[in-house]
Parts: sequence; structure tokens; C-alpha cells
Amino acid sequence: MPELPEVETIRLGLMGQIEGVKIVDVESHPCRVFQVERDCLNQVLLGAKIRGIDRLGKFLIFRLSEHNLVIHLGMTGQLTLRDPSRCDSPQFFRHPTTGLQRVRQHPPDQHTHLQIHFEDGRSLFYRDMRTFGKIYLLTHEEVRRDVFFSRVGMEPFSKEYSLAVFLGNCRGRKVRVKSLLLDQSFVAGVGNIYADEALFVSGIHPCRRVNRIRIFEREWLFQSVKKVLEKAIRFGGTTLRDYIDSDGRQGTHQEELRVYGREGSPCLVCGAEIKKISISNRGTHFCAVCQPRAGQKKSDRRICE
DNA sequence: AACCTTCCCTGATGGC
DNA sequence: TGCCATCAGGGAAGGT
Repeated sequence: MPELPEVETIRLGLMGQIEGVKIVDVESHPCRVFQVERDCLNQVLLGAKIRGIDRLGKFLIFRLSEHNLVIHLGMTGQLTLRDPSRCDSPQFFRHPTTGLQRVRQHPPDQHTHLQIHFEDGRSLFYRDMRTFGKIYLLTHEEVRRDVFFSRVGMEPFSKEYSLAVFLGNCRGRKVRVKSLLLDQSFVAGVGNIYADEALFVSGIHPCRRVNRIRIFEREWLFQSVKKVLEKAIRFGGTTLRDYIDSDGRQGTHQEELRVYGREGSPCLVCGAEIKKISISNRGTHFCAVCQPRAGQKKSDRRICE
């Protein structure tokens, strides 16, 4: 569930919070999320300080002096920062075992696979119910764009996100456009929710083959992907079930969804019933009127937000 | 090579 | 009340 906007919201929440603070204890339990020996992880983290937090697509990158802690949240991964000393809001409560924390923040339980404790008493928790997430420890050499991230496509919020490359990567492709959007080597960070939303905003039917989509429509899609992601970040991400930010708060972008999860409800633009189908084994939501299979004329564009 | 399907996993939900 | 089937989907692996 965490896609680019959710991961970015977590990153923004942690920025300026944990950099430069010494790690004094690490707790972890055997779990397949660890792509590094836990002993090794312990050894590297103990006494270390986080120097910065970056993001590439759905990957979070915690920069240490010689290593990088790289975390992918998968489906249900949660990263929360607990501060037992803070009590400046009614949203806080005193949990019997974990002390003071925000209302929605999960206390450590059988799904909490990693706890990083800082010298100032705060802790960073990694919790993942379905363990689709992954935790890596990489050297600076390995973390380079052409090594570990070699199969990751354009990052929408970097200069590399260009129309020319976008159009270039579309050339000759016969896949359904929805599948291409989900492909992380095409554009990094787009998942099921924002793929559906971007296609709706572009007025493109998710089943259309990329090579049958007109160039000006591909251009709309290029712009829509970024717009949709930007808006979701402004709203703190989309919480449908498990997603919470680093403070344990839910996102509010679920209120803004135009098609995802709205099957059976009227289209907010034309009133037609939103349909749900399956593409690449992913629930796919669209409006058959605003997103006609045959495409639109440039002058017919119905949605231009 | 490109594209599609299957699988992993757990909790919520609905039918009986 | 409890039991079982179904659904959710990111990404890797396997199949066509």
C-alpha cells in the first residue's frame, strides 16, 4: 500500500528528527524482511548516526557513515518514531508497555521486526504484518544508481523525470498502459492507487495498449502522474487500511480519490458508474465514459486538473 | 525480449 | 458463535 507519496510523507516526518542522533540499542527478531544478517545490522547500527534520509521511488535510504540502511515497506510496512517524552497534544496517551505515544501508533508487537533506539530515548520502529517489506544494508558503492537501483526507473521528483525519456520508454510497448505504470523500471514509485488515479486524470482507459495511445495522450499521462503524486503528498498520503506516517497519523488523501475504491459509485466528472476490473491481478478502477477505450480527440479532453 | 500469470503472506470481512 | 472462503497487492519467479 505505501506508494511514493506515503513513503515521502514518512521521509518528511523523519527529516530533521533523527539525523545526528546516536543509536544506542537495536532489537530485532528473525524475519524474512531482513536481507542482511541481523548480527551484521546490529554491529553497523550500534553507535552509528543517521546522516540523512533519501528516497528513490518506494525505497527509503538512511545514510550512515559507511553504509546505507535501505527499507522497502512492501504492502504493510510501517515506520514510526516514538518519543516517550513528548506530551504536547491530546492525541498522545500513555501506553502501559511503551509509554507515551500517539493514539494510532502501534506499540511493539509480534509484527514489530526492528526497533532502533536512540540516545535521547526515542525509537524508530519497523512493523510489517504481511512481511512483504525488505530491509537491506548496502555500502556506498552498492547503493549507487547503477548497482542496487539499476532496475529502478525515473524518479518523478528528480530532474531525470523528463517527457523525452517518458515517451522514449513508451515506444514500441504493447502492454496495457496500467501494467506499464505499475512497472517500477518505467516510473519509480507509482503503485496501484496512483496508477488508476493518473489514468483517470489523463482520460486514458487502463486496458489500452501503450502503442495505441496517441502522443498527446501520453503527454497528459506524463503530467498526470506527477500531479497525482504531488497532490497525494500534500494530503499526507492515502490511508485505506494500514498506512500511517512516522507520527502514527493516517493520511487524508483517501478523501480525494476519484476512481480507486469507488466502484459502483458515480463518476465525479460525468456521473457514470465507476467500474472495477482486473489487470495484472490488480484491482483496476476507471470511468468508461471519461476514459474511453478508443481514446479521445485532443479537443475532447474532459478532465484537465 | 516482451508480456502475462502465479505466488508469497495475514487480517478483515461476509456467508452459512 | 465459529468456521471457511475470499480479497487486498509489490515484486520476483516462472511460463508462454
